[in-house]
Amino acid sequence: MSSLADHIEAYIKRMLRSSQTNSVELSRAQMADDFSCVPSQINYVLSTRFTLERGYIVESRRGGGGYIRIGHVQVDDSYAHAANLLKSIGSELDEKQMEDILAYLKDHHVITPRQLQLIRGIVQQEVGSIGQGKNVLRASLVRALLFLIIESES
Amino acid sequence: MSSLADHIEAYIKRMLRSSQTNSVELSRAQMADDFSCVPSQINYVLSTRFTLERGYIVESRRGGGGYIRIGHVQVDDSYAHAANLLKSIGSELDEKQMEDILAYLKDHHVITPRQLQLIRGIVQQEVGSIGQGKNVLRASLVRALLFLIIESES
DNA sequence: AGACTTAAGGTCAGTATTAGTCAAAGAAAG
DNA sequence: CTTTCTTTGACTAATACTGACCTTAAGTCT
Repeated sequence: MSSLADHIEAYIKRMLRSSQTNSVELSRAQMADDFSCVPSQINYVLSTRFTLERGYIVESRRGGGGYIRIGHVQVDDSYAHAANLLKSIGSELDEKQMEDILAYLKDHHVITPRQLQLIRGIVQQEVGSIGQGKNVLRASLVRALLFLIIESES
Repeated sequence: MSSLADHIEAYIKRMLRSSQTNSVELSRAQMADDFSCVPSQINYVLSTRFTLERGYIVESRRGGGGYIRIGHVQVDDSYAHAANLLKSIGSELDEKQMEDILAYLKDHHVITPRQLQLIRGIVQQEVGSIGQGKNVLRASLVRALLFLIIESES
């Protein structure tokens, strides 16, 4: 119970808390050196603990002056359960399931009626223009669009 | 964000912003001297960051009195133009094309840096979890997310 | 006008500097 | 003992930087 990965996770979260901007930039090689581990260990920590779903945005660049930047967004409580709902969307989503989710979010004032309409229109447009895998695309789109709305407003 | 190329990029963009005409003229050798680097470094920055896809026009002349002129395309109605840009996204979109579009929209203040980060993160997440048809999904997602942003703010 | 000189900028391939991926081995938990 | 989580390292990929060599334009001198 407190693996190296946990320590690295805690360290990054400490850095995030003490930053004004809710984001930190670090060097993978430097980090690996500090914790005496291989660089890919850092990727492991990032991919298991700093996911979008948990409110983290990880960006990186290779090459000279490369970096890994981690941003954090606090989702307030009213949106927390909405974010949870998103998690429950699987790899496929049919029309009825989508309507249920949108209706629920509208009723709970997470999205506005206009946003509901917009999402419906956009999804219809995109899904209509492909032959196969409509339900897979719909799942991705709904998750993406709702996530953008939720994250934008918190 | 600390490579030399980044600094040169930022410097040029500052110059562009403070110019009335949306274009600046500079001397390659002088620039290289100011930044203590080889002249071809300037070409590197220009060819990686000031491309036509991102809305920049670079002209130059060799020989005595040679120069490099960089212009930034300005459109009267940037939202209409953005909508147009979206329409131009075909059924597939690779990473580079996406980055060009996002950089263009950010530079023209259609999306905020934070929205850029979010879009990048969301697309990465969604595209990463499928095997085939990444470019097709990316096209749909980018179109959908940008459309939502543009429609929400107009 | 033509040849030579000087003053730019362009190209490209090679080197350096990061970070990412993936699968296999090892450790911990159930 | 099986499953899941962690750790490792060999290979890969992206980005930045440099320098040698090339091209073009303008001036200068017969």
